[in-house]
Amino acid sequence: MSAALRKADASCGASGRRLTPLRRRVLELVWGSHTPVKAYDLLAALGKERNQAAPPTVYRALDFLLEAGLVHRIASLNAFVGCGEPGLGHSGQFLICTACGTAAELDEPALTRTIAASAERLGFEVRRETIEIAGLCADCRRGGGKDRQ
Amino acid sequence: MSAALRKADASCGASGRRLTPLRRRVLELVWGSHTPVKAYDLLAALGKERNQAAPPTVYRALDFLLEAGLVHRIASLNAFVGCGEPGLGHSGQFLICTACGTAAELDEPALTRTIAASAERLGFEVRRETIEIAGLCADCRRGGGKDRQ
DNA sequence: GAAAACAGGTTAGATGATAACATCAAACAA
DNA sequence: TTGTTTGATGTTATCATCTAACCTGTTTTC
Repeated sequence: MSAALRKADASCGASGRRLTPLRRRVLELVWGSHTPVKAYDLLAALGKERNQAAPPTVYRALDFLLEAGLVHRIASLNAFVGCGEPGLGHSGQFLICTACGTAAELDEPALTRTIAASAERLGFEVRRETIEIAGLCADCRRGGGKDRQ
Repeated sequence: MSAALRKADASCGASGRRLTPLRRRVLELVWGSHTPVKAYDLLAALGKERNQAAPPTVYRALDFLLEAGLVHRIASLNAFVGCGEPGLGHSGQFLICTACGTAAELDEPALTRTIAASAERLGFEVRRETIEIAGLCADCRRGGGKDRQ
């Protein structure tokens, strides 16, 4: 993760953005979770480390990280995940397991292409795609894990 | 719309569900809007007609309508739209114009198939797909409409 | 060093959603 | 009919998510 952080730092610096200690800490917390994190969980975590942390603290950091392409927001969960490949275009495609809660980032050009084709046929100009597929991951199918829904 | 309502009513009756006046009214309000509606807008609208309306009133009606497949929820907007073809499977695919706010429902089997293929390759079992493409609709591209986001 | 731009603290509140319990009416069985 | 069950809604309260607005301090830039 520290290598990823250095890369993130460098990429911010290159575009004139600053990965401040606070933002960096929030990024670590997001990356440190194996499932999507809620803003208020981050808030609680920050509240223990620092003794000042109000919602805007977290949301501003998250906004920054979203803009920088370092994290993604999962709309159907109101939660955030670290971006798998920060450098690349943010696909915003996820497979979300309702049993274990993991959100696997997908990057399927075929999917993007299919969408682009549909959109074009209707004269629609795509800006951002939100693709969130809920279901059961391979592990949980095998394990017969309890569904969280 | 009244024809659509009769159909909705019939389809509810067939499955033992009841499209009560309240639920019917909420459905009308949702269908009556040309853009996705927020729960609290519905609440405000109801509050004017009846003089009793608290959040659960609206959310329960919406839950019912969602279950009945008469409306869809758009996660990225926290809003609701009427389902284009209630009888059919709910695709949950939308093209959302950030300029005029309209959400056009899409039903692209190709898209569903592409997703199914990706998921299968990873051993993932798809349960529900949330596909929300934001961008500019054909009209707004031509009109150079102001972007809302 | 002054001005501008940026980061973050702080307070407050808007918006979105649910829990828990009470009431009433429809459906149905005895 | 009467009583019971179920379902729909009312009601109160609260939790969860997110944002506005204003202030302070710290970089940057000129």
